[in-house]
Amino acid sequence: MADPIGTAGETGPTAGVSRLPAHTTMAIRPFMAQTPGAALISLKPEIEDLRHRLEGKEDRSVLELKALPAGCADRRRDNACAACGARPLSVCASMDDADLARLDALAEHLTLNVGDTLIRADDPARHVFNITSGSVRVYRLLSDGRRQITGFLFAGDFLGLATGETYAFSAEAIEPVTACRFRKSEYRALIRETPALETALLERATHELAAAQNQMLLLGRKTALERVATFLLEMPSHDPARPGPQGRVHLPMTRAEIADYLGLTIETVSRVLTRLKTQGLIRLVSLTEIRIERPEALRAVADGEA
Amino acid sequence: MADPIGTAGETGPTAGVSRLPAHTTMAIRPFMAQTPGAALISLKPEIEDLRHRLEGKEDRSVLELKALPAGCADRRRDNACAACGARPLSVCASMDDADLARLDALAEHLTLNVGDTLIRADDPARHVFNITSGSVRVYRLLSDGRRQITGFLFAGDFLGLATGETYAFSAEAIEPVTACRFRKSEYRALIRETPALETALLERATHELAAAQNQMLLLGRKTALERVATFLLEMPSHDPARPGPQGRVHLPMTRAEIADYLGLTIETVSRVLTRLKTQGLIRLVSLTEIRIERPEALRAVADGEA
DNA sequence: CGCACTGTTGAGCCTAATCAAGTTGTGTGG
DNA sequence: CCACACAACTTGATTAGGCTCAACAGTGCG
Repeated sequence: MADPIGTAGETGPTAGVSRLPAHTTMAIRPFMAQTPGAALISLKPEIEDLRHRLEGKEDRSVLELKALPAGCADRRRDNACAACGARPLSVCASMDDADLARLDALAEHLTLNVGDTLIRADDPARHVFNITSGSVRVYRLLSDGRRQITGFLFAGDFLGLATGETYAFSAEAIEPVTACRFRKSEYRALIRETPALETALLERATHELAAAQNQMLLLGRKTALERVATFLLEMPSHDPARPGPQGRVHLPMTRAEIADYLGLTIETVSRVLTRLKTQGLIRLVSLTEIRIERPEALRAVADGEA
Repeated sequence: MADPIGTAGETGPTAGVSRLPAHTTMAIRPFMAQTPGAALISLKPEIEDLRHRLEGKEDRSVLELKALPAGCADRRRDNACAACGARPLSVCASMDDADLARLDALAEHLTLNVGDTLIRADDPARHVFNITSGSVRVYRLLSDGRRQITGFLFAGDFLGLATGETYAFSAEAIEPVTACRFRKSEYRALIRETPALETALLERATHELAAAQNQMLLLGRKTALERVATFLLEMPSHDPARPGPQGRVHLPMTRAEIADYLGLTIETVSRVLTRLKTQGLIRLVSLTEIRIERPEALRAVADGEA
């Protein structure tokens, strides 16, 4: 296991810290596209360097206009390259340039490889993190090694907001990750000075709570078949950087990680995937790529209507 | 099932709406006592009318001083009568009298009987609720009737904060409940005008997220024995109105509700309780009252160290 | 090409669910 | 105060879904 980088002022050997241009610090992704209008608006793939899009004021306002669903004037959202998936940029309606500049001044930028640790449970909680690209697993362990992955985080997600002396969970990169982090003390000052950020975080937190309730329903009451079906249907909307073609699900995590997320074993996950394939609901394009052939049927299975 | 009262401006036949004296609107309870210093400070039992304690400024500052753990200058907390458990009062360091008066002016006060519905899933989400006394179950259903209770709420807890057109969960009283509610639109205005409230809610939400992660670990990876043990240990800290004598757990909910909270069946819950009793870890004082005889041993079981 | 790792498939087992009685507790009315 | 009805709870017997253990098959890398 790699050294953690969130425990002290220094970085572990596997993580790099660097400064990026202004206005690339925060990647605030929208909530899952529950309401139709709130879907993520991706930049056109042919635009290579996304940063250029935001340097002129006029471009940003265009993005905002496009990304703004009716009645969501105060909502934050981001934009990521659908092709490369890397380094999404924040487009934050209520945060002005001064806000963004302040954020950037306080942020450290991190680069992590697969398996690197962002946060280790029980370490002193000194930082707040924001993922800017890649995917992260968040989990808790029992003393005998049983693991429950409580969530996968993607570009735009926050980590370590909870108050408390130590982290109650661990977080590791499952893909190459870029992130930025703030010292807790500076984060608190930031919150005080940037009400728009606090509003955004509260809205985010309440949505995550709703998602957590969904996951509790899954873990407490759904069968293995229903769990996997639910997972496949909800996975794409969790990863705004890779919306991908309709019905195509990219799984950056291993079977073991899926199992630990769904409260199952790898064998059961594998069997259920095979069963869904045999029934013609999905197709296993590759190990990390699944195609949903009959979304309605899969939805019926996921909701226990089979 | 009773009529829901959160769906329209009117109240159902089983719920009463009344106005209470100023400054009794919000009951903001502290987070679970994870850090030693953050424990709830109860008023001395001999004080009958708690409201008197808060009418003089000097009394309030005394309460604040007593309730304030080191390094938590901005934290909200409440105080409830340990004897009667009813109507806790808010003591909110960063909210002044004007804030509280504004809250009161906007709140409707509700009274609910056992089984009454506060919130019904899929109804339009028009209100935000705050429990001022009693206990509430929050749950989700699958179409075939399987139920997962995602949490029990007590005095001081908030409900319905998530944005969204409709509620994603149901909430019902499991004891006589008093609550107050705000229209969503007025709640949003309130948030804008009362930054202290937003800060309190964000802190609350992040703590609830941490608790939700704990529950996911329980539902996904713990055995029936571990689940029940964990539940018994965490129950008292969830109900600040009734800290009760040390090692005494009051269970206002039925076995069916415990089962639906722990992802088990009533039979399994019953069997496990019997087993814990046989092993001498707990004693069943009555159906709703359990005494923990060997807390350390129970903790070991809960953490999977048995 | 070989090795290590991840994933798939099979056989048997075990925990908790299901089905089925009983028992205790509670509230109501006589 | 007791008799009764009903709900909540407990206990027992049986079943089944998913886990464990085990073997094998892809996949990727040096």
